Amino acid sequence: MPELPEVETTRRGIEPYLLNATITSITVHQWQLRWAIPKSIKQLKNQTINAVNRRGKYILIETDTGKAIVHLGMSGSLRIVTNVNEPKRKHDHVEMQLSNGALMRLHDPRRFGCLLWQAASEPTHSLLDKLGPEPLTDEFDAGHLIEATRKKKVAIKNLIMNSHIVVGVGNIYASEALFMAGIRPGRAAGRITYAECSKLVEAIKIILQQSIDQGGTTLRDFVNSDGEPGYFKQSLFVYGKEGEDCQQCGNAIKQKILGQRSTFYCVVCQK
DNA sequence: ATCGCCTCCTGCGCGC
DNA sequence: TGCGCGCAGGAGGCGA
Repeated sequence: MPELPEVETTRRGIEPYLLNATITSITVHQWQLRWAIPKSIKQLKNQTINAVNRRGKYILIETDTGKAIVHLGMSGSLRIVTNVNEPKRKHDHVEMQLSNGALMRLHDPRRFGCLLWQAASEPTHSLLDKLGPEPLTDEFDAGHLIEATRKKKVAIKNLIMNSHIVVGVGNIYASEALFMAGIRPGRAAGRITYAECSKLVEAIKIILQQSIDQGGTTLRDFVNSDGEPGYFKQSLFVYGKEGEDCQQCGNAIKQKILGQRSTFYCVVCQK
């Protein structure tokens, strides 16, 4: 489910409860996520959390001895519970009790997410070391995108969703950014001009930032660490709007499948 | 190397 | 009301 804005919303929500807190216990109810949770996750016990970072769609819970790497997949969420009587729900797979009384629960019905442990002595985890730049930093610019697209036949939408090129752009924001930039999602990446790359980079930054500002997008089940939805859905121009009038030109929004994912665009506004 | 297809899993909304 | 079907915010891995 979550793309970068939803993950960042989650990170910001849990950070105040986790920072400088000690993990007094960790309970795993379901070990089998996308990959099995390693037994070494138990090393989190009695560790104090120094930082709660994000890299792409991964949340990194950092301690002196190592870090927990959390990915929420399609349906995951992290909830903070302060009422000790709040019952565990179905699909609450992992619970972390904190020294300040808060309890964090990893909830993930589809179990496409993961929880991994990387000891401080180990090299950067292979999931993290090949990731492209963060979209909201200066490292992600038109020069980076033009270089990544040259001679590529893959559709531009698939390319910007590839985390080795740039992290954090998922299926909603890929369609939205391409609409804002006026580029058809199915165009071969190699045929995108420098000026278009420049527009697309700007569009990605603007849309992701706006969505973060509104707490992310809730289509059906995304909730932040307080259990509240995000409000960016009302700002979407094309995602999930096939057959509706384009807000810019009035023509009907089209839907097609690209890379096995639903894609939405306006044939008039996007060339 | 690059690309496209498959897969993991549960839940929900739709049409019949 | 019940069932079967298709689809869903991801992305690694595999075979062509």
